[in-house]
Amino acid sequence: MRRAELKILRKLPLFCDMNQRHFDRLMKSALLQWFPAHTELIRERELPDYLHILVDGMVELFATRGGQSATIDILQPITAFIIAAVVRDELYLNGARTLTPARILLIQANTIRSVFSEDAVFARAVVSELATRYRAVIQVLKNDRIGNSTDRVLNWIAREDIRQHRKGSIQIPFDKRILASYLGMRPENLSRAFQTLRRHGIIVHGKTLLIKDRKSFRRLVRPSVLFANN
Amino acid sequence: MRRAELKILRKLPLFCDMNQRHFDRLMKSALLQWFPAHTELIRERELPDYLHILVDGMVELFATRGGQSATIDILQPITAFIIAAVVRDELYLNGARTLTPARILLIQANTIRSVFSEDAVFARAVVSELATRYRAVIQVLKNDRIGNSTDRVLNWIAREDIRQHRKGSIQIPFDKRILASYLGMRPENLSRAFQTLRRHGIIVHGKTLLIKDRKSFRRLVRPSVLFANN
DNA sequence: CGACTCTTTGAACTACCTCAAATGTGGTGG
DNA sequence: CCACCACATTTGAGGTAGTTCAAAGAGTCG
Repeated sequence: MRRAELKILRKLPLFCDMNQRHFDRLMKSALLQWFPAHTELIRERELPDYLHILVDGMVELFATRGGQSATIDILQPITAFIIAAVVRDELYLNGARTLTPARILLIQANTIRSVFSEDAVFARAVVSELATRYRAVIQVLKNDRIGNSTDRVLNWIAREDIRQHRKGSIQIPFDKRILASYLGMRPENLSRAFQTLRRHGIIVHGKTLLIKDRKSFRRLVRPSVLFANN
Repeated sequence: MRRAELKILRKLPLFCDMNQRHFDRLMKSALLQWFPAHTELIRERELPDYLHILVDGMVELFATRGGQSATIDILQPITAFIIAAVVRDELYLNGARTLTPARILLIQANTIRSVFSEDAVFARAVVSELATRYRAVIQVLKNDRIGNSTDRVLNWIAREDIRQHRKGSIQIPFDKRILASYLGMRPENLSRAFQTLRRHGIIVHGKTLLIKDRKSFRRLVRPSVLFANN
């Protein structure tokens, strides 16, 4: 790994506060690698060899059963994934594939586990990361079970609006069919949800969303849960 | 807290391997308390004062929004809950209420965080617990998004069958309406799902389920994901 | 331009929900 | 122990959100 890359990695929340010697140990066992788009990184039901940390690009977590597939989460940098499986040394519950070309840091699983035992600061960072992942899934599950598909789209817009600094225009960072899958619906339905929202002042042009009237937008979103979106 | 209770608690996976002095510190700040059924233990959007560990009874995690409510998980002993919020010192994403009278160990949140930093063994146990919780939610989400309501019931039966040691008869450990909510459906629909399953050799008598033909049951469940059910 | 894939639109279908009523069940006090 | 009540479950009928299938329109990239 290059010196410049190491310097950047060292600044990640997962590593920034930890002991230098432990960091070096992690990195000695690590690979930083580009993968092309649509690469299967992880297959369900296998045992973890490496902790994966997404550094560039986008990755989809998905679950399959009997030919059907469902999106669990869509990850953007910087995010460690499959932490739970690595920590417990258990089978992956979901697969992972790149949506775009992606640069991923791979750290040997048993090195993680061993450094984890010795470095409390690192341990805390790992837990924090895992907790974040947990809370993200809870949010998704909550959205799935409460409210209809249009609500889910509206919620996603509201969260994405914050993430993109409330510019009033939002870029959908991937294909609409991916967004649909993430929101647990069909592309057709996402399209129809956007139609519905247009009547409430949200205009869709390709991958750009425009919030025409922020006041009525806020009123629309109010009933939705919007705290703790990280 | 009584000496006998402490002895039992000491044996829990979360505490069994940790340093005695740290254990004592945790317990000095802890309360072991019975709560009546249907007590609200935790309210969404509040900050955690205590880590909760369910020792006896059952607890429901739920989310609400605009009057609607959805079950996130149903906990049985021994399970620590709201770990993610405690670790990150962030708002609860879901509420928790007792389903039955329940005995709960409350440990001060900041004591948890401080012992966590000093005791690597405890840290690992916390992560392990959190990872388990994470994986449980992933399973639920997966079930929600893949397959219909009858599939979800079937899957639940299969998992519960294992948990109850494949005796061939299964006790539903709570009201059917709770099960329905846990599986993200209406009680009416659960009832109809049981009807459907009866045609496949699963007989329902009150809270008792009988698997009449294990061979055909296995065939039925096969297409479902059933690995890693913990 | 032309061959893709993605997105939108329409129409028919289906699973699930809602509402309402009947039936079953457990607990309580007489 | 029984009668009764409250509440859980089941059954039925009708409505609705979302799916599926098919085809047309838009982007995108060689």
